[in-house]
Amino acid sequence: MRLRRLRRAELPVPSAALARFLIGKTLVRIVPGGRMLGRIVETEAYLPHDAACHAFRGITRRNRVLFMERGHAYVYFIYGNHFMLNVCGEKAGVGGGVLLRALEPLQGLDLMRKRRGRVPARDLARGPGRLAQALNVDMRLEGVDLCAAGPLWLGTPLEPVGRIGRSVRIGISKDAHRRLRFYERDNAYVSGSRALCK
DNA sequence: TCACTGATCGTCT
DNA sequence: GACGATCAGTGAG
Repeated sequence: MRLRRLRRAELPVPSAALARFLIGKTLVRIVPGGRMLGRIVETEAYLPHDAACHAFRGITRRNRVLFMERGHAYVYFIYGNHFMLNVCGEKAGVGGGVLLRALEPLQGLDLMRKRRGRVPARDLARGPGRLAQALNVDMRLEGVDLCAAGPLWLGTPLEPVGRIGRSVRIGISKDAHRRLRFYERDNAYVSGSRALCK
């Protein structure tokens, strides 16, 4: 399977559909030292009118990028040490997106370890904070178009996609019952406890 | 394989 | 001034 960038028109609306669509797709990060590439194996959707979504209370300085046209990168900083990488998932002005929670590293593992240290491949990008650290994602990448040539973009699958599972989202307190987390079943690079992988 | 804890800081109330 | 879409470390079972 040959790698090419995803076109914006290919991205389904709304964000819940996009979250499922992105499982098995690739994420490519270009840095001066080379290229990092991984399969997206776990995502979560954050919808408009969803109390857990940063867009819920309207536009603020922090979340304004989340209101961009789908396919742009929304990055935020949390818990004092972690960056989270999201893909905007709605029409411009609406506000909603997809959190990228885990990656199966395929290329550039040595570059990821420069950031993550000497950890097993399984732990390089298992979890949203680790994913961002491995790919050297921070606020500088906010607003980047993931459907255009640049430092970070979304690509077509390089391998077939397995069965997709679904569960409640991890680590949130508001609207916690919604089953908006998607993941590739039986994939060792997915985060979360066993109970969430049924 | 859980459960719990501290670290750490930008953003919004 | 409180809180959060997390992680690494520790300790118990």
